[in-house]
Amino acid sequence: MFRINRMTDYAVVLLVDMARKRTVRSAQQIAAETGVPLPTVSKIMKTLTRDGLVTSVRGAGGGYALGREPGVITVADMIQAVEGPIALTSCVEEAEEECGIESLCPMHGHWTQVNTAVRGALATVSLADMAADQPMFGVPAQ
Amino acid sequence: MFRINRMTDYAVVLLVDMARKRTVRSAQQIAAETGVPLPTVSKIMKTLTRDGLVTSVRGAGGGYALGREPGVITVADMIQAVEGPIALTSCVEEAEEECGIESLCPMHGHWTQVNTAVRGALATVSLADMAADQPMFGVPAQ
DNA sequence: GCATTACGGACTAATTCGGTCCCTTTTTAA
DNA sequence: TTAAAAAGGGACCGAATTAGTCCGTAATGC
Ligand code: SF4
Ligand code: SF4
Repeated sequence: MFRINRMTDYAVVLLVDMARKRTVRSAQQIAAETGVPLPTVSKIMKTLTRDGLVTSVRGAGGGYALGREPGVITVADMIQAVEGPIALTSCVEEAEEECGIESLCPMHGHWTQVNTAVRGALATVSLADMAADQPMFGVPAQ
Repeated sequence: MFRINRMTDYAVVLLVDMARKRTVRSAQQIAAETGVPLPTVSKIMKTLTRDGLVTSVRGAGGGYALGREPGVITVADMIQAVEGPIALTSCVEEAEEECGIESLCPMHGHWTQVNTAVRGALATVSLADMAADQPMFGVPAQ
């Protein structure tokens, strides 16, 4: 079951919500409207802020708003903000870990090709697409 | 760190190894040549056999061999064999789980688009590509 | 009959993930 | 000036998943 983790999914939900109501709103409001529990919203917003995907306003009356136009934020950006670099295995350049059998491994480097393809696919869909009212039937995904 | 899990990675390693030496070999031999621990090889082979990606021969002198031509096995196939259906979130059709906030969620259905794009990307690379001696520089991944 | 090898599943230790909580800092408004 | 509202940062814990091992059973060849 190849899947993104739940925090990332929620992050996208929150971003879509912000993309629709383009105004500064508190974490509490956003939590109430999306159904995501408040502490979780809070945690996710912190990480999204670090990457500049959302901007924050502190103090009473503050909150969060989208940091860039929805059209220029891709799904790849969102995933990377929450999960870190997209590195399918530990032998693609972006990964920081080391692989135990790397020396014997018969396909040193080939994963990079797959990794690039996947990242490319994730970059074809923007936040604006995700926030559209209707799923886009008939639009070729690749 | 968006990544496939280790078992899947190993599965691909084993398949690449089999794609190169096209003969029936025991799990023990394969383990020795790839560096993957024997019990793990054994476990992975079981699941790959279930999906027909490899064929098995029981009894003394038996072992495993590739079930189909390397050119027609895609990375998507390999991942699905080990991890089950590719379902980035629990609201794409292939997923069997249910999502708690599905009713409130503002992007019901949009993930399917992303999911399709990713699966498409994973299907562009075949086992033959992974088993090639040199990484394919200069070949556009998408 | 015996050695070899796959098959199926149970089991456990380790790791990661999801989620909560608390305290600090900033800002607004009474 | 004070109090309330909100984000920021990080520690923390229970739950779930994963990685890896092990065992007994079934099939096959010598
Ligand atoms: S070196 Fe081989 S086994 Fe290690 S991460 Fe890369 S592909 Fe996987
Ligand atoms: S319904 Fe919404 S929150 Fe649930 S899995 Fe789908 S996108 Fe994620």
